Amino acid sequence: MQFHISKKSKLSNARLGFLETNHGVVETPCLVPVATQGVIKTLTSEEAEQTKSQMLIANTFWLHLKPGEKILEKAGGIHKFMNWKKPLMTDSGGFQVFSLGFGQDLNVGKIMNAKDRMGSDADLRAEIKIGSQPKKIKIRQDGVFFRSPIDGRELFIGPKESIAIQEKIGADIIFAFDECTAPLADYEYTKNSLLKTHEWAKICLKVKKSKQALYGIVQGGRFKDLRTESAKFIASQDFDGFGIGGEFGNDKKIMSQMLHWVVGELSEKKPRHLLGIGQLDDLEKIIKVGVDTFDCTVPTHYARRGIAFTSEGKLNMKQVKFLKKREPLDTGCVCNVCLNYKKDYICHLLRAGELTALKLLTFHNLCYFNNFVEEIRAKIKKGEI
RNA sequence: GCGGGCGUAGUCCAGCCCGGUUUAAGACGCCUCCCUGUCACGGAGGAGAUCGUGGGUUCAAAUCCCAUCGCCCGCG
Repeated sequence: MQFHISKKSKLSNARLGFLETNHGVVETPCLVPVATQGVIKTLTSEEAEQTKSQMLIANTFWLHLKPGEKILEKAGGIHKFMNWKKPLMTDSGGFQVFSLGFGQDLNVGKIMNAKDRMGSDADLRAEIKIGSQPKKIKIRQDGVFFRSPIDGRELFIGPKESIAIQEKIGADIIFAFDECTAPLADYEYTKNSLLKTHEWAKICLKVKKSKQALYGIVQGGRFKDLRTESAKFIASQDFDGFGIGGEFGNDKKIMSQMLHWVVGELSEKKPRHLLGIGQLDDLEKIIKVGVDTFDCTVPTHYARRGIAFTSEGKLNMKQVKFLKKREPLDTGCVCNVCLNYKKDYICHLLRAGELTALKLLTFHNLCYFNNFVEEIRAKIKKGEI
């Protein structure tokens, strides 16, 4: 993999670039839609490509459970397996340490609003301290004992296991195994976790044999010194690029601030991937901070909840009023869905429980997000951002 | 015409026999919000009926009684 920066903004840290892989070139900044189980839910790979998606990210943990990396290896790798010819990433399973651990126990996401942080619920107020363990998984020095969400059996994934699985899956870019810490983790817990994530990062580098690009992941929670320490450490290692993970504070301003702490320590020449962030109103901010790629379930996940992203904002297409709207989801959008289908029909399909509604919304939302990012790239090119 | 059954939120319906513990329960639908590296048929909240109508019994009636209207089923 090679990364070239074609333009740096004079107004911000935004940059335009090209990420070259064996499966083609990604124009950055770029949204990376989430294909957890080797599919953009509801879409075929050809359809995903038609949404102008340039690169997808699949998930090591879930593919390991189903169908198992051996199946992908026998199929000749994930590209052939899912008939996706463009670049692919795999997430390492580090996020599942959070989402199946403290995230599930405390019912919080990695972005928590101020109300939740000081919530009335005693469970929410209780911070995660050194020695705390999630209910269903055990985090140890060398890795994590999970319980399979599918059949409950125990499985162990550490840095060595994650890399071995990711090598068999065969994506172009893979990630180091990390612990994504929860927003409720206190300073000591986060610091301790960070040391572990750094140890794991070194092991990932050491055990990787393939020619896949490997990104190290910066953690450190909401704490400035930990974030910069982590960024310095990950930058000092021989990674091909950087992932930025973990929580990002409880409001949007803080997120930009935190990304500044991190990006300031990272090499300019290597690509930066922001993990799991990408609400529409986050995109310009994170790109201005200097993020090159970012993955997010929002366009696809919200589609499956009946939400269409449009220039008029988020539309809940389940609402009855849309049964009377004989117009496209977004009048300015030229995606296949907007050219061929109207709100009344999509609304009807949703209300009738028809799966095609979810496909149409997924397709449109991805087009909308990809166009949105394309416009940001154009603005950087014109020197407006 | 006679006999029987039913009539409770937009819809389906619980409660009625043994009147008060019901500020009438639930499901679906509707509305709002939430779901940022897991989760189509998900989470949290909200609005909405004074119980067909009229009268009676009672301290108290969706619940008992009478009448009446409407629908349904039998028999003529």
